[in-house]
Amino acid sequence: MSEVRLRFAPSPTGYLHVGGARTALFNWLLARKEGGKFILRIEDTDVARSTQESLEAILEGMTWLGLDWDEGPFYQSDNFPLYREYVEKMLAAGTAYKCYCSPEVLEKKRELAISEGRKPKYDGTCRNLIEEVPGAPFVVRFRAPLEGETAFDDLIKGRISFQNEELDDLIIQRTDGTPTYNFTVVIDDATMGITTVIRGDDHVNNTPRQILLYEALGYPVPKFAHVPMILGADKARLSKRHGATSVMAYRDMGFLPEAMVNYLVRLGWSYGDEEIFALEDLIQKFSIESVGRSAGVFNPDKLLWLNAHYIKTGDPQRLAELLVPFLQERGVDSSVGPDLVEVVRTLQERSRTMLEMADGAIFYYTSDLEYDEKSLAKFFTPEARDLCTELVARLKAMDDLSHDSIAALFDRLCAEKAVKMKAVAQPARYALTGGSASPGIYELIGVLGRDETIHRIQRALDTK
RNA sequence: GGUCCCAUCGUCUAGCGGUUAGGACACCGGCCUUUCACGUCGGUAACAGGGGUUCAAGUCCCCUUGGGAUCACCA
Repeated sequence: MSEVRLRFAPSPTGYLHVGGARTALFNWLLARKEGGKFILRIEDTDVARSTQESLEAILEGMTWLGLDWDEGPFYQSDNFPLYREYVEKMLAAGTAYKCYCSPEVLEKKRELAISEGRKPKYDGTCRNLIEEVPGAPFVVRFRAPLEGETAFDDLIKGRISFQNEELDDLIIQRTDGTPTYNFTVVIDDATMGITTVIRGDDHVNNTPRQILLYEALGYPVPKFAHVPMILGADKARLSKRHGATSVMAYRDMGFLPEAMVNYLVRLGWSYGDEEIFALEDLIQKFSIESVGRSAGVFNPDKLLWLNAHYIKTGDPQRLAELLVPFLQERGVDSSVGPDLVEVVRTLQERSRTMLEMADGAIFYYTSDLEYDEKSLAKFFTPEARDLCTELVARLKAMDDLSHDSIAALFDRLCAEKAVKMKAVAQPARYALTGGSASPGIYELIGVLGRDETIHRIQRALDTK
């Protein structure tokens, strides 16, 4: 069995956040690169905190990013009989034992140990009980080795080792009979044949316990790769107070999935001096070994820059489709008025997000713009009025609205009136858009069409 | 506090014993220009500190300092 098998195993207790998305991405990339399998497993053993909404949000996030899975989603909640079976096996083999210590007693001992400056680890009270206590509530603990060393070669961080005496006999089954995390991951990763575990580095401390479990169970130990955390600008772990952490929130703010993927992969990974990577590129170029070992700060500015890049170079047709919902939110109906694809073309290089693009597109679909007195006075000087009147007259006599002929019209007008381009372009822009910043004047006229252009300029001229 | 991890411009990073320490975002200028942008050219800016090893250290080793993670019948 040489096929690599990777997995992403979120617990459905919240949306898909950028950190989770990145580890999912790394897993997906390695699976695709190696021609292996990418498996999705839902860690919902904490029934109380798991929700259907979270599950759907996670799947939606992954789908949006383009991270498709080959197997699953599998649910740990479906595996309770399996876990139970393994607990029984370990009990029978003596690699696990029943512990009757109550949580209260344990807590007291823990406090005492801390106050005396000792390690708060399980003292092994029940480790060598000869007889069972019938009817008494119990948890099942793993009988971990007392001495020796457990080490592994992390694909990202290198060799990491722990003294076994630092580890204690972790609980694998609770009083209520449900299994615990460190146990279920091992059972699942082992039975699913996971060959490489890529996860957040908040799990490194769990790794030696899990390795011991693999060994006790007689399963091969997978490779591990612990990816560093994502931090906020203040170097603290990224959280809501740093702004949006949900990947879907970024979609709603007008980000493109390819920008998100590109940003996420470059946070902690690099390929020479390259910055722009399509998903297809990444499959070829990605390698887990070149992921950095230190935590990285999430930089919204760079994400924005990448998003602008993908908007600029994106297919106008696709962008137009993505733009529609943003327009609708603003009460704009793009089915009447200028062709949305043409509108998009004029906005691509001046929008960093789809949201900005939507804002920039509103005027195209507002035939009767508001012209306020102040701006009118500023742009529509007597000279400007003359020029605009002349512009309207010439436009009326024109059929060809190509960029070149509009440019020629303006050139002639400026030459004959001996004025600068600015003298006519600015008032016309104001009349056409209701503002002073917009796409080029020729593009504007081309997209709006002759009649609408004349309508708007005339209307501005008539307003007073 | 114990254990574990981390450390190059403000940020993401390249560097894998010999470099004017490179690129990108952001920032600051110039150019382009009908506005806003795009683009383009240029600039400011970093090896946390201290010891070693070596002819030579950002690169290897140790210590210090500073960050972070984790120490549950949560995952």
